Amino acid sequence: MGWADTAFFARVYALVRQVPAGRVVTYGQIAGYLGHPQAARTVGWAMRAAPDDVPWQRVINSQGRISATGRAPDDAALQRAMLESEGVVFSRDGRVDLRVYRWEGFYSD
DNA sequence: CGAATGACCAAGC
DNA sequence: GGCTTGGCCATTC
Repeated sequence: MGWADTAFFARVYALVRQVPAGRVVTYGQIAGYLGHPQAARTVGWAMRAAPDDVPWQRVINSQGRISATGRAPDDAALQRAMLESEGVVFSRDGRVDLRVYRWEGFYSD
């Protein structure tokens, strides 16, 4: 497979794999941890081509919402369903409380 | 190699 | 709180 073979994408995937079920992280959070706080868009690009062993559903935007820009509605709905099945609770307006579910285990703690 | 493309984000209204 | 704007960056064409 030609896609997802780059070093940057590989690092993104390595981090996402560390996120446990029932927790979430943001695109910007991952970008920042990789040393490029403003490469969040690239992280989104990586998620678009994520291999099957990457829990891409646990990556959401900084507002705690499922990103749906230029994406099939079904895909976004699936992401929410997968998270809910892991125990993540969405508010009435479809948002996740990052103060509760954000995972920061990468940083020593 | 220059230009276009996003599953983004922070700041400003 | 929501909507708009400008900027960022790796990947693609």
